[in-house]
Amino acid sequence: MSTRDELADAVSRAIGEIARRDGLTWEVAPEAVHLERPARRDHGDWSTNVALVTAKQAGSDPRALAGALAAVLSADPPRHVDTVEVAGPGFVNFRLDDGWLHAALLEMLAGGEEHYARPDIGGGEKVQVEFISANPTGPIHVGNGWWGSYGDSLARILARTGHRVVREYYVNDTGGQIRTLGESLLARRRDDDVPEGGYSGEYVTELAAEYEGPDEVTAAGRWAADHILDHIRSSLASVGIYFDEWYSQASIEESGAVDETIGLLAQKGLVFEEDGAIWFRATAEGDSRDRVLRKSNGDATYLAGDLAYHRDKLVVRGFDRVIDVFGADHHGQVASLVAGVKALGVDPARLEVKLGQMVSLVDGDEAVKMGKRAGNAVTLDSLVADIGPDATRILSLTSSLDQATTFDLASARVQSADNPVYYVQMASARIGGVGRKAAEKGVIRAELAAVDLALLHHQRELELIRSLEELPEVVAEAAVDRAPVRITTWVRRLATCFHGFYHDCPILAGEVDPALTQARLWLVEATRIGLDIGLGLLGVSAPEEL
RNA sequence: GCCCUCGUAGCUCAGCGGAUAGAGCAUCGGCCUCCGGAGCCGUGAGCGCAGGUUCGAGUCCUGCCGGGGGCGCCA
Repeated sequence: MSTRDELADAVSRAIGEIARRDGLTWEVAPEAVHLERPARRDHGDWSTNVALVTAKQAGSDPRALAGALAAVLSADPPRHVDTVEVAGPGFVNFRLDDGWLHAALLEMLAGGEEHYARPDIGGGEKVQVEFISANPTGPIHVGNGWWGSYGDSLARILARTGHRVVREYYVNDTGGQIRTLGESLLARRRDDDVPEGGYSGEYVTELAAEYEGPDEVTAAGRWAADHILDHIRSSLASVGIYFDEWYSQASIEESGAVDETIGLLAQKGLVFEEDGAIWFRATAEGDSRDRVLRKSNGDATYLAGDLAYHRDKLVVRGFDRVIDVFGADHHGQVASLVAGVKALGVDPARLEVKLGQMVSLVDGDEAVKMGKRAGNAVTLDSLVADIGPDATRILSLTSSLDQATTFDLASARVQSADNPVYYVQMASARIGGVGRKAAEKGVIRAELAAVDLALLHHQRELELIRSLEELPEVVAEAAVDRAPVRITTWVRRLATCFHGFYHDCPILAGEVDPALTQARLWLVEATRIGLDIGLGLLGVSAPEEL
């Protein structure tokens, strides 16, 4: 049991004891005891606000309750606890001896990459993360990669925290845009200009030169979409983004699932006909207006396909939870999608839509205009070519999905050495360097059981362990809040602690006591484990040398 | 007009309802006979405005102001 859990346990028991003694109705389960690491060290190593939060319930004053708690806990202090104090309006602060950090270090080394920081918060929940799903009508751009990094990292985080994860790309391989793509391709093959509203990018011309199929718009469009999709797949692979499923919209439509879905809605009396089209009475489920499902020309709308698709995910394939990652430019479709899901009898809480705020690009002082049809969007490929895959990933994961970001290409190019990825990877490389140096000097890391970790009491060493000790909670929070950025923040903090340690605490220098060298080598190993876990969740490599 | 979303330092961004809001860049200044100086240490400056909820609000609620996005029988 971790020190944190032991404290929560002790607090819960002390509360029970006080309640019995003083005749209070005061009861708090161990898991309800909120323990936090105070921002200021002089507030102790751990702190709980339980007296503040439950004062009303107990019918008493927070400071009095905190005082009683501190007295009981001081009389029989939990393991590693030196002092228990009341502070401020009613916090109970714990000051611990360094032993709790040595115990934590031992725990992470025992767990290793495989088991440390793998909290089971999903309980085997079957969750699908759908992300990117960019139309296969052109190369994917920086925004797709940005939100794609989020989706991919989120999937990694959920997989580590007890969820059964499927990552999916919904391929919009049908409808007008595919015809438009086909028209554009055929026009280029004839050396004509693309039609009004067509795709004029260079890649269309290149594909046209390869196309040997029939002069038929849909066939040409599908052929081009297939090739573009291959390209997208390899672009994403270059930044470590992978999918389990590439789900075809055309297959949904051809399977009859769209008609089936419309039929289900009709059974509930939520479908009507008007102006020759078939409509979904979305207003009945809270949408701001009704929506067309089947156009008067007989084609299904995007929404109809999307509803059939979500029914497939939530009902047919039976995911407990579906997380859709959309760009903010698609947020307009959320209300009708949610309305439709509700109308299909699915608990809307099982569908989470994460909206990625827009990424705008500047190049020095110049704004970069993005427009896919015009073919001048900045592609993910070009960004990766500029700054590399690791920098691309970590930069897209240093701000939260909710934060509209401005990304300066010039700055990323010129100041690439100041990029957080180098700072973090420098730590990784230094760890590799320690290993190489140790091998060179013939220093071998001893069995952990034979090493005295209590020799680690330098402030830098303790700070580093503190940082490592946070990882399980950071991973859990990142999962619960769907926030990979938490991992990025933590990894950078860890790197800072490591660089400080490395600077002030020689590991292999001649004057260092061999026993201390051993303890430090294990601390370095723990850092390597932490970095590997953290960077792994971000999809960033942890190189042993730069 | 309606809906969504965001406003934190000069710039780019962190910040689990907690106590004195943090990084990086940019500024200025220190530190290499020593495991990688792509590093370490120091330096100034900030929560758009107004209410509310709370023991406690950058964080939750309402309104306003400002930016972005969306309001198709496009996808």
